[in-house]
Amino acid sequence: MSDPQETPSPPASGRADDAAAAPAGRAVRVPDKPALEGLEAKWSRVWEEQGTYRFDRGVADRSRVYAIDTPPPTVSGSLHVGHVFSYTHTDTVARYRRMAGQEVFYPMGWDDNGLPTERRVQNYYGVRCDPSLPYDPDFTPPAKPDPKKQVPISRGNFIELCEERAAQDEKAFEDLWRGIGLSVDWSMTYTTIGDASRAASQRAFLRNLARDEAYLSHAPTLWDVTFQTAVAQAELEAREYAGHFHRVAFHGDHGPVHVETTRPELIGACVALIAHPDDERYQPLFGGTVRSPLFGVELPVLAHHAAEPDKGAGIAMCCTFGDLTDVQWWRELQLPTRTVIGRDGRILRDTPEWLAGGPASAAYAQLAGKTVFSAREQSVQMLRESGDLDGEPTPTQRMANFFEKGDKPLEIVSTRQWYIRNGGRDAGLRQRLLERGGEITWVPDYMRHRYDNWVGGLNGDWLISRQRFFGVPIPVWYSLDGDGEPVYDSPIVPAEGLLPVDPQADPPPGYDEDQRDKPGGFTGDPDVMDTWATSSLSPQIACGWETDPELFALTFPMDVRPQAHDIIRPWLFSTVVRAHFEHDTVPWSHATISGFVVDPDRKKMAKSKGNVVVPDEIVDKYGADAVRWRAAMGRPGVDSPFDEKQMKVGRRLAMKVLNASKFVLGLGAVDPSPSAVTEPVDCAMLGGLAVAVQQATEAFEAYDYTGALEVAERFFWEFCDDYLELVKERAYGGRGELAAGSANAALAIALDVQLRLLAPFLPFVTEEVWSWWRDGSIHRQPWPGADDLGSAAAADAGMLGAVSAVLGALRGTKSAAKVSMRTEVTRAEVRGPDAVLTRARRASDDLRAAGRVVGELTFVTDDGAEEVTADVELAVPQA
RNA sequence: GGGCGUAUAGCUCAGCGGUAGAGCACCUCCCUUACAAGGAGGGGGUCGCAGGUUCGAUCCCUGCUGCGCCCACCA
Repeated sequence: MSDPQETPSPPASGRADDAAAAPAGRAVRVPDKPALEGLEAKWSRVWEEQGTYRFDRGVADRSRVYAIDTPPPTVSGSLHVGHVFSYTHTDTVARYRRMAGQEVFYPMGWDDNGLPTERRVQNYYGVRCDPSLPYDPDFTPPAKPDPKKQVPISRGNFIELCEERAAQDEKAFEDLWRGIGLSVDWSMTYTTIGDASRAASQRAFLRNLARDEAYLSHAPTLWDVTFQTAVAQAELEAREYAGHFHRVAFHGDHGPVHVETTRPELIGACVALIAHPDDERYQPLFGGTVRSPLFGVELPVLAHHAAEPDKGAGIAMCCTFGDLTDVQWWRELQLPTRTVIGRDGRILRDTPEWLAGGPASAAYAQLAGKTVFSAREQSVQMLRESGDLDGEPTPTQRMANFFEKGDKPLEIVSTRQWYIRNGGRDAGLRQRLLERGGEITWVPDYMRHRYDNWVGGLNGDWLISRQRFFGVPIPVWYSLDGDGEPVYDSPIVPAEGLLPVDPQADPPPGYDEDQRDKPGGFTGDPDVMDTWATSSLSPQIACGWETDPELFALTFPMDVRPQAHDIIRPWLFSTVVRAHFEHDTVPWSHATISGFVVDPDRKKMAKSKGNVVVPDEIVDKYGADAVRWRAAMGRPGVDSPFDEKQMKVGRRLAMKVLNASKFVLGLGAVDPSPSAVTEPVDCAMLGGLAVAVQQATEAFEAYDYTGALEVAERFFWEFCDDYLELVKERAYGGRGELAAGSANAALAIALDVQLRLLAPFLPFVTEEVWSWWRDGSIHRQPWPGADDLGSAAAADAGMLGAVSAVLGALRGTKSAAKVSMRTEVTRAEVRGPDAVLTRARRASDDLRAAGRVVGELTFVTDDGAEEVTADVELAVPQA
């Protein structure tokens, strides 16, 4: 963990002398043709070898540490440029903090736990998990997977394939992250299915259980029939779903009562008709009964305020369960449970007892075993025949709840599930969790509304159990009574020291394996936990909770949680819940929220839409620094459309850094000594740089990496376009040694400081240039400050602008005359406001050289003029 | 329906009380020994609409409209 670095990098602070020291006698090696190609491979290897980004836990105290709760990407998914952008955002901040003297704790996790990996394995290998099969030690996956004929394999074999696939995916992800220069400490990676995560996840769960923050409950549950698992509120997605309204007659003593339903297949599950208590139309029916069509079941007509008079016919068919309103009615009106849909999404094969016998039974027989879809068609057919369908079904679009990864609407079934309290049923807890959100600094600030909105709208506790295989097992067993029935109200739990456990493989304490599933013995809880139940503990897992107290004390609570805005509800909130219960704190002080990269039509990138941009190709084509530049131009929280052309701009900047550096060092400007800077224009340039440093620092402190980049970049271009041109001749020695020395010192300082300003954004090219003339990694140098610039920092920064304005005027005359910038000027009269000319006059020798003014150069003050203009005579006549 | 954000040059975006800015794209010119994936210069906008506050509004307030996202919505 704390292995010594082979080639020690300079510590992040206390070595200010290192940057300012003249590298006397050091060989400066500048390539003839500097290039961006190959820098990623070259430097990522060196950084790994030298442990440049290794976390040093030798730091004295928590305040020196900057701890990042890096989002563990889902390795079964594919990375697109959006991921690259948001991870780059965090990396720029990490690099700034490291240079600013903090010891950065920057681990990486891989989320390989859960349903996404299962699905990937099923498709990749053409297999499916059948828990009833025994483990086959010699199993090899099909050579040619056939997605339509998945081979059933045991739970053990299935999990092995999941682990194998995940390990390969993780390798590919790591390669990409290294390729774009994330300054992650790769010795601190974790996976959400690994032993440490499983133990942490189970430990946290058991502590929740011991404090009654987790509980088991048999209740109506949102259920995905495809995956055959329960799903949580945070995993819901409302989607448009096409259906039909069917006007169906129930039979009362005084004639038919019509309801409108989109789900006629649920008539057999109907337990009551319900209308609003104030609805005039149904007053006479309240308290009476009606008989259902097809089945003739006697049903009460009840009043409830949740019934909406203007929806459908104003009277609803309450089934157990058609939707969440039905659940509310079932609960509040204490209605019976009449389930007709099974967990496989089909109508139950056995006739339910309330439909047994007579015509009801015969009708039911026509539906039994059918899918919801065909049972609906069959029901319509039967209603038509019985004359209970009034008119034809009318098409409708409505919103239905889907599991975000599923493609069939969710059903509601009664099941036994594990929950963690989250304030959904407890106003006091909800309020406390809202307050926790207030303790976090949000970047951008308005993202806190999403948190408040979500927490305020919770309507139930967090359902964490999943009827799946590849996940962290719920670490409990149940004893079996004499009839072999599980005793659910007193689960058997393992000691923490035994974690992680697998109740399907390990017997509980006090039992032997041969007592499994025998009366008087035990049974293991068959479920696993939701992925978020583990990833909500990413701070605890990364920081070594209960396993590495020293590390935990240095890093927890962490400094920042970077993530995208789409997972505020499942991930950010659940992480707050876990830390609140376990540690009575927020898990981090800051949450930085990235926007998405969207396609040119501003649609979210999704594999299914075919608009995903694969990052590897872009990185190969333009280089990592160029892609990082573009990423950093996207501000926190703001979605930005992908436009490949913008990569060129970043690439141009990276190239410019190479070329300008080559030029400066080629002049022999390698000694950054502030005391040698004497010329006014040199001081002015450094004065301007001091302002830029100050602004970039303030921007970074506010997590405004974009602002920091803009400041550094703007200065750099002006430095290249104007200052370099102005001092070229002087630096060559055209006006004597002292004047050249001033230029050279200023150039060396400016290069040194600007490389460091740009290092968080362009880590490869800045490291490359640094290696030409300096020792150690630039990424372990101190962030630039006033000390680097000496007294020049107090210089008149506006002077360079004035000089540039005059130079621009001289260039303008040549451009208008359509002659080369090389053309000599035999006479020039510059006209402009006094404030500008007074400053420019102090650099007239540099101006003459840069503008190639060989004759007279005069300045004419004209305070009425808004701009600087020049009147010139050119040596070469117009073409 | 509720919440949040947003509306500035053809495009992507800064600015946010005092006569409109950048990059890209476009036009013109320049192979000047750091750089042609370059350099220099230039054209282009009643700052969504309507009110209000102010000496003065792109900027503050109110309303409206468009767009995006989050939440709610299965009778």
